[in-house]
Order: sequence, then structure tokens, then C-alpha cells
Amino acid sequence: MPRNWLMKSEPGVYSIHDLRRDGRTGWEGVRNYQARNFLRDDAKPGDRVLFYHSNADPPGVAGLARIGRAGYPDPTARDAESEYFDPKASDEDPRWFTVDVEFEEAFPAVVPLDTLRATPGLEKMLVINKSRLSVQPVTDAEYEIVVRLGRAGA
DNA sequence: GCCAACGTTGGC
DNA sequence: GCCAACGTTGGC
Repeated sequence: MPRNWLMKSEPGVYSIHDLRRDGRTGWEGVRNYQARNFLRDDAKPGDRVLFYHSNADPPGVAGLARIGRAGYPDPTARDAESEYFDPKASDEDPRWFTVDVEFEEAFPAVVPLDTLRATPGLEKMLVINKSRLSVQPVTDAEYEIVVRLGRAGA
């Protein structure tokens, strides 16, 4: 049974439209342990992803993606040229993990965070309460509600 | 640009 | 292991 995730990106850095162009991307640069654990241990190919635009106007869910490759060591952690370089990462202990994400669809309009907050059934979404977690699980019911809102252009 | 929330680091 | 200082996230 595929899981559902909400994954955040700043659209100025990497947006749903960049993912549509690229088709697939490595979700690099996650440097939070809780989010790292989800990527390393739980995200599997075929899992469904709500692509969330953070630090945006408005912030909200911009489209859909899926996990294309399960967790593997994040190469940027070992790359001294990368802004995500971590001197504590090593071959023996990669410390940080990434997944590959594939484009699914872009909504006609972003479903704003305000709308998520105001929609019955989404009260417990982590994005509303634990807003700083950049990779977070989403229930099937929540996922379906958000997809309906997104396809309706809400 | 501000700042609240919160995660991480490091001294003890 | 505690906790103060510090850094980052992300909404506004």
C-alpha cells in the first residue's frame, strides 16, 4: 500500500514547474533528522507526494509527484562545493539521505495553506501544526481531500 | 524584513 | 543529560 507524503520546496529554489520540466529530480538538501528518517526508512517507489510551495505567496500545495527511487545517501552532503555539504558525512555514515521524485501533475492553482486550515478533515495535517517539518506523512483521507481541492482549482 | 517556533550544538 | 545560545524555517 503506497504511503502519502507532503514535501516542501521553496518555489524560488525548485518549484512544481521545474519538476514538470525535469520529469524527475533528486530531493537533495534535507538536513532535518525527522525528515531524513522518513526519506531513509519509509518513502518507497510509488508513494504519492503533495508538492508544497513554502516561502511562497501564497504558500500551499502546488501539485502532485511520486517517489521514483527509495532513500539513498544524499551526494550533496559529500560535495565540498555544495551549499548542503556536511563535513560529518562519510561513506561509512552518509548521515543524510535523498529520494528521487517524479512529476505527476501541476494543479491549475495552488491550494493555499489558508484553505487547508479551513477545510474539514484536514485539521490534523502536520503542515498546519508542525509547519517546519519539510517531509511529512499524509493520511489517505487527507491526500484525497487535497487532490480534490487542487483539481478543482481551489 | 520580522520574529515565533523549534531544532541543533556544545559547555558543563 | 541539561540547558543556554544559536541558527533555521517559514508564515506573515
